[in-house]
Amino acid sequence: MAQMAQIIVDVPTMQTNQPYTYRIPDELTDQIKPGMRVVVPFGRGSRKVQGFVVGLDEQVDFDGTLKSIDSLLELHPVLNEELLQLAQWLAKKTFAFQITCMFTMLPNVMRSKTKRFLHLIDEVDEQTLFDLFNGQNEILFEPDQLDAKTLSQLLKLKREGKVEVTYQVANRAKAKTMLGITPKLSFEQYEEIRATLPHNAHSQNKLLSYLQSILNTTVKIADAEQQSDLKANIFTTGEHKGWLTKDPVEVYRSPSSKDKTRDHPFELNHHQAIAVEKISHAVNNDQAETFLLEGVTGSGKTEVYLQSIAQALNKGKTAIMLVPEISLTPQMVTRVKQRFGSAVAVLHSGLSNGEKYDEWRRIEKGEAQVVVGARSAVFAPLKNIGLIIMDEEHETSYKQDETPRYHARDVALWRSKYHGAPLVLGSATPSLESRARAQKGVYQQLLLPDRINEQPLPIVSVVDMRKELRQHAESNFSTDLLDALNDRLARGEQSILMLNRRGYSSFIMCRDCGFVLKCPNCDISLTLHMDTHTMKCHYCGHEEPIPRQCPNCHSAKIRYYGTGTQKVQAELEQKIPAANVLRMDVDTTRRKGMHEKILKQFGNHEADILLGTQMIAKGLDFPDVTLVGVLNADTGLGLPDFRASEHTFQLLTQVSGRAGRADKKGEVIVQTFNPDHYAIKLAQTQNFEKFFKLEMDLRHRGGYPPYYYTVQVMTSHEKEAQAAKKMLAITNWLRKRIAPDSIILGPTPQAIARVNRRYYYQIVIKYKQDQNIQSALTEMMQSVQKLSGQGFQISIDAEPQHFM
DNA sequence: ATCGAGAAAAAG
DNA sequence: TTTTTCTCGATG
Repeated sequence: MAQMAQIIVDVPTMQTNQPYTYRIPDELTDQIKPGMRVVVPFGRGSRKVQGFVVGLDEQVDFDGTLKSIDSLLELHPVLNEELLQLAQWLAKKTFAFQITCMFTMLPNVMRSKTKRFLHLIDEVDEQTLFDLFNGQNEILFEPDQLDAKTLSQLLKLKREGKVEVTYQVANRAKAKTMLGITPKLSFEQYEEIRATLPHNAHSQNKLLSYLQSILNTTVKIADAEQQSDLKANIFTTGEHKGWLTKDPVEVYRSPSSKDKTRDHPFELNHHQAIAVEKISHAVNNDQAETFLLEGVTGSGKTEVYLQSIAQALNKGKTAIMLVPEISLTPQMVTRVKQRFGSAVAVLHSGLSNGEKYDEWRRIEKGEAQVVVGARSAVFAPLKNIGLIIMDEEHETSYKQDETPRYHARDVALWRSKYHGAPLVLGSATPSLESRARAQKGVYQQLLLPDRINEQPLPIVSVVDMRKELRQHAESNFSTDLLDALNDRLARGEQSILMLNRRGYSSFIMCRDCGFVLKCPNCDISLTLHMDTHTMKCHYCGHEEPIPRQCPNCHSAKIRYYGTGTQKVQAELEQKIPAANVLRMDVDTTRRKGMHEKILKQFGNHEADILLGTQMIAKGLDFPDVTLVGVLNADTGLGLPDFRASEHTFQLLTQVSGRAGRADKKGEVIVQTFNPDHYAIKLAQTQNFEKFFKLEMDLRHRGGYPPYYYTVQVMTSHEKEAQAAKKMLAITNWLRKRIAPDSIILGPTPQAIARVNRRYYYQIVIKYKQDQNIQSALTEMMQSVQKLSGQGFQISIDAEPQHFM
């Protein structure tokens, strides 16, 4: 019988990133299992913290006095054997703490914080009692909320032993309950009661019959009302008469759609059929094979996904389908739900914490076999996974940009191996990394070269904005684009306009002295917001009024440069007054559900033109859109990022696919100042193959991924010199430990050197084969631990998405 | 000696 | 992350 438990505690530091041994109290033996959340006393003050049981022991291999587990937070483990292993692997791989990884895999509500209370245990004078304790003998203790004087008084009382601190770990993971009714008696007993009823007691009679029909079950009152056609008050009568009991039943907050319509698998074309066949074969034979499904927009990838999932379900297995958050639209969700009905659980950022928890529980209990969701859905607690799908696998949102900095693709690969389940990576424009692996035969390539319905790809024309500018006054719209927009308006068709915001901002600059208004906290220019009439910093949220004159030379010629969606909208309304324009950007979609609402309005033809940022590029499917305009295709190209071309190519290809998906022919107009750039020219013809070859060649010559692995190490400090100095010291330290043919770039200040009053310096390590990297970096994280007290922050990002 | 602030160390 | 302990200068 296990007497001890190994526990990872919720103290995210390097030195506590290991299991601690605790004694299992007698009353909890048999109940404690690995993967459970528990409350344990930790540290000198034995404050209570949350922890995860990761193992059980019969004897102690620790020579010190053990503390005991305080209590359980659940009766069942929340992490199974697989997820516990995954957490460990993830922690190692991303240089994150195990506890951080564990919380990342679970719904937010399980991250409970410890509350502290101050308890009076001795007499104090009236004044103190009143001032500090508000006349009560227990108060919530939040040191950072209190001023220094009160705090020192309290600490003094504590030293004198007059107050003590107590702890409470609040469990926020609560299932929502509603009242239900349960019959208390047997069929015969109800029959006897019925005989004694007065003749006019119709409702009671009806209730008795109803109770007889639901013997030994519990039914929610709301449902019971419907089923029996009775009013709620009669159940209360029934309770008083002892016929039934009212008890709380757990319900799911998840808004399961009422739409019960189901669709059927579509007939597949030749290439789709081959893809489904190969994937199904791997599903049937438990092969952890990775497929790269390449197909232009509109080639029917989704149908391949759905039929492959159906195959996994047939085999009694489960499936995960990952999509970028942005394409997790109602259209998309409906499609999956119509195919698989209540077997589907959806996880996305639009759900409240409670709703996410409920969806998670449905998955965990095995009530849902198909999980659709964004990045974190890759951790869905499904058992017996038969297939994992990752749509738009090149999307950067699959990489988390805070710790643990994991890439969902890597996690998917890991789980695919664990379960012996195939992984399908789908995209029209795969990441170079994945495409290169397919080339090498590590992944199996599946091609969908044809658009379904054999529609031609839209005609893409590129407008040279340099020429435009020479001919007309400065404008966001070329003559071609304006003509095309007017044309659609006349025909009652719709248009989509995309403003590429990547690497772009509408900043304000003085035309006389060149002064640019910047954030006082961060080294980046402030962005103009016309709706609030302020200048805002997009990094720290700093806000200030729009200047009337240049703060530097007092000239009045301080003007806006660059373009925001609002400005474009204003120009559009002036140039085409008859058009109805819907704007979709971070500002108009901040409120929950606005994203969907705008799309729905556009789908209902409430507007002629949808104007937005990148978020409109993906996953939408409006049959009446026949024109897509890209206002500024090249702003991303100017970024100091070796992936700039790749991202531009992907974005343009994606957005072009939005035009003319139904029976109407589509047209795409791309405005650019770099009409000869290869990324733009090749996107014009959707020539991924050629782009791949060219870009791979460039990466090869530059020594970039996928030819090299990369790791970014960042250091920050409030003082610039400190950050630079420490980064240099770390660089020298690392250089001695890594392989001689590994390359360190830097140290350099980051592109935005100062954010939130901190300075950032970084290095990038490039390597091909290096046995020492992992251990060197782990050792580094351990030894720099003590620096955090001196105001340093150090982080590691393996395979970063953006650098330089 | 005593206090208090701040750094350092330890956490089963 | 939080708590206790250590250290050190200021204070009486």
